[in-house]
Amino acid sequence: MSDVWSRIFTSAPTRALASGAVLFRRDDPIHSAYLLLEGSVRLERHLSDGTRLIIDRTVAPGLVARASLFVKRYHCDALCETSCRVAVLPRDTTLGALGEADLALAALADTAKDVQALRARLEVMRLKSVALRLDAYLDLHGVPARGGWVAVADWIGVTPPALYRELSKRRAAGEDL
Amino acid sequence: MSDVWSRIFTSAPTRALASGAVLFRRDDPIHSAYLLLEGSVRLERHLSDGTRLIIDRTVAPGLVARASLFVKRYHCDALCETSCRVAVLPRDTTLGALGEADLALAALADTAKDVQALRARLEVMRLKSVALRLDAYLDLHGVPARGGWVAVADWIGVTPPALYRELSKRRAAGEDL
DNA sequence: TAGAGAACATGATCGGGATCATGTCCGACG
DNA sequence: CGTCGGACATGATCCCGATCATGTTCTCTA
Repeated sequence: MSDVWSRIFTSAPTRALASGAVLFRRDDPIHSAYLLLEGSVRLERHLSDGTRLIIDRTVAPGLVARASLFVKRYHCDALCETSCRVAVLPRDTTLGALGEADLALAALADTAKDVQALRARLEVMRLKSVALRLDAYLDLHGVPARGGWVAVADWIGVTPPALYRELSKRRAAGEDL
Repeated sequence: MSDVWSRIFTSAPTRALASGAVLFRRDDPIHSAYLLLEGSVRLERHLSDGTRLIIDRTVAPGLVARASLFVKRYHCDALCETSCRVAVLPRDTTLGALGEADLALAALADTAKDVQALRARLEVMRLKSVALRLDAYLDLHGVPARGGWVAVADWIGVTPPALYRELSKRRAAGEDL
């Protein structure tokens, strides 16, 4: 895949991190950009009452906290959910590479697609019933491959049992799913 | 605000549209880019069963269907929810303007921030209770201005009554909201 | 080929939020 | 100044989906 970030991070040094390791903390000044090569990273904030609010999850391959390229300090903590491998590059080097207009445009195209997908998913999550959400999912993505229903349940924001009930209802009605 | 799109669309011709007007339809080839100056536009798809799935809403000022800059055909319909004013520019002209690396970078920064905000909201919507979602909202945005609670209810994906109940519970517990 | 683990599937119970109804308060506007 | 609409607020009811429990099937691996 001709991914922008992997092109930019070619020959960047990599670092291995254990599950639970901290990549950066809120309010740290931002010096580096991290391309996640393996594993998954959770971005979270600590709420006043001690609980934590998950802001985002990055799964490989992907740039961790993409928006951090454009601000001075992190606005959340980053923790490895699994053991991870990241490629590390100075922030300014990364931004410099985006001085190439075609790279910047490619990054913009990727990011615009992300926005589109996220907005669509948000609208799906606003639907009130499992049935409507499933309709929406099927319209956007079609019937998943074998073993994919639990991922669908997660995507539409319901529990697997709720989804299975809806599926069996539809199968009883003759649909093939 | 030194917004990228308004800079690019300076001196672009504008068009007025009535509420309900169609800006484009799914599968139309994409020739133009539309900067929404006033009003709001709904992006939707028709599902097989006749119902419509809302994919996105653009409110002024904003580029309508930003991702459409990078694909050949629209993947949804665009309808004016209110009377609207849009600035219209050929797609290639718009992309050409983004050949300026600093404009492309600014657009990327905006879009990356959008992604960040959308992901955060998605995570909030995945929380199971009004209480947790309200906590998350308050951490991210703080207490809203007068007249702002119904917008909060919408943002966190619950009905106003549900939010008011949670609010009164907290006020009874001594919090000032 | 036997066992483990994950997806698939379905039942029972319970609670929280949607929904509908109703009412107050305040600010905008003629 | 009056009234009109929208935010604020709260009560009652109902239903859907979370949750917990239990069991089956499939596939991967030892």
